[in-house]
Amino acid sequence: MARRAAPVLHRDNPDKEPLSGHVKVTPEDWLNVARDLLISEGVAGVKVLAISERLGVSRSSFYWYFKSRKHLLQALLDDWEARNTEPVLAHCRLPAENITWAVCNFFRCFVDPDLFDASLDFAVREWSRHDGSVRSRIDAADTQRLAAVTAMFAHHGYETYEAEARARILYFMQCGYHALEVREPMQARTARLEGYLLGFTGTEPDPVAVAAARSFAESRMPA
Amino acid sequence: MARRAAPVLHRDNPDKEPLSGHVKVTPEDWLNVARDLLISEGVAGVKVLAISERLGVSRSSFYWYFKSRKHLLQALLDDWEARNTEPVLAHCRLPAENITWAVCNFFRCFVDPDLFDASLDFAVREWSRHDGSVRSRIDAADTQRLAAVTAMFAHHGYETYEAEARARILYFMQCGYHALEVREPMQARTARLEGYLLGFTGTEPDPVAVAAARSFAESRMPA
DNA sequence: ATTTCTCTGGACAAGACTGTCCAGGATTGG
DNA sequence: CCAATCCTGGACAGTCTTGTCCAGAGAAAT
Repeated sequence: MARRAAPVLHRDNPDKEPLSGHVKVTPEDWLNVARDLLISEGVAGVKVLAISERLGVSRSSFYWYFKSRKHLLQALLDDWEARNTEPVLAHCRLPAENITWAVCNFFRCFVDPDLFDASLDFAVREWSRHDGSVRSRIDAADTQRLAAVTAMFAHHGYETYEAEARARILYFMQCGYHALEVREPMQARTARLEGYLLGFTGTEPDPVAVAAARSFAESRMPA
Repeated sequence: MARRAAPVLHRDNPDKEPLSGHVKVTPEDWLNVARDLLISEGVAGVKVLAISERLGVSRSSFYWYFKSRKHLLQALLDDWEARNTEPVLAHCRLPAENITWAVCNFFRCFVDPDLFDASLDFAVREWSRHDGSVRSRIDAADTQRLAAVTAMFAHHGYETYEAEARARILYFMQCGYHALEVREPMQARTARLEGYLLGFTGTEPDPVAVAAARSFAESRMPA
């Protein structure tokens, strides 16, 4: 499935539309541009006018597809949930011969843009800080994800208490990583370290990453 | 020094103002309310009208203190830098008999609201995602902080490479922690684990936290 | 070909926000 | 007591945004 597809303007897509004077768009087009704007400018940037301009379409036709801006935001939220939380849960349940490889699976899931859109996740997280309904949904998502990671550790023999602690450290570390790593200057400067901890090439995890995961998975917790 | 002081309305502060018809405020009052709004509603919520209403003052008098809204935001940014980055750097340079205690110092700094305002930090971080100038300033702050943590590890005998990796893991983990932990429901559910990793009471670090820090500091990294 | 249904564009109203101008109250210094 | 200065409130203009209404263009169905 092609994810994060660029917003399609039908006038630029002769296969779909004969490029007549009348420009036509789909609800998905509105949603795609809205998602891009949410990511790049935050929820405040998701304006009907801005989307319509990027779509090359009149602002008022928006209201044929969505009842109001509020309904668009609701659709955006549903879209996020389907995109980001499901893959994480699935990856945590992936069979792994030991905890090291399980942690590697987790790392890979968070690094692969096809499995997890970190920019989108943080855009929603930011949005949730100022909207109670969004907040409860992202809280639910965090709870689900943490539970999955905890189950992953528990499945490999860790006691409940330690599995929870490790899950939190792991998940928080990834969130912190994404919270900062979005910026370019630091990305360039630390590409080496990325490879150290999170670098995967092809389908097989990098040996160094495996070693890092093992170091994390096998270190002793205090009694 | 009293930090994060509640915004003072002079009309509610008879010691300072005789509660006459004319209400007077200071530039600091505008700034304090602006900071609160930045934290609670994001930079989009920092509106002149909203601040004036909370101050019980006419909107137009704002322009006597600040040239424009833009100048207020600039002041807000300066204020953040002075509040949050300095204490972290200072705490990383604190003398510690070994790396475990150094890590404890770091933990404590990020947990103590008097030393580091996590909400403010994340509000600025969020703001930076949509404003280039803010972004460069927070990038600089992150670089400084990471350098300080790296130096902390290096000072206790870690090789440059490993010191950098550990600094990043530690700092990212804290950022991830704060990125999620702001929410109440999860806070309550995980108070136990908080104590496990980050719990400090009084001036002496909790023994469990020391043990956690030791576990982190002493775990082996892969070659 | 004609009718019907989809969808778009332009005009309009209403509200929120920023920034300016200026009269004048309150306070301070002489 | 008077004058200069500090600070505030109200009015006004301009911009940006959401949402409504309706005429009518195109496409599809009959």
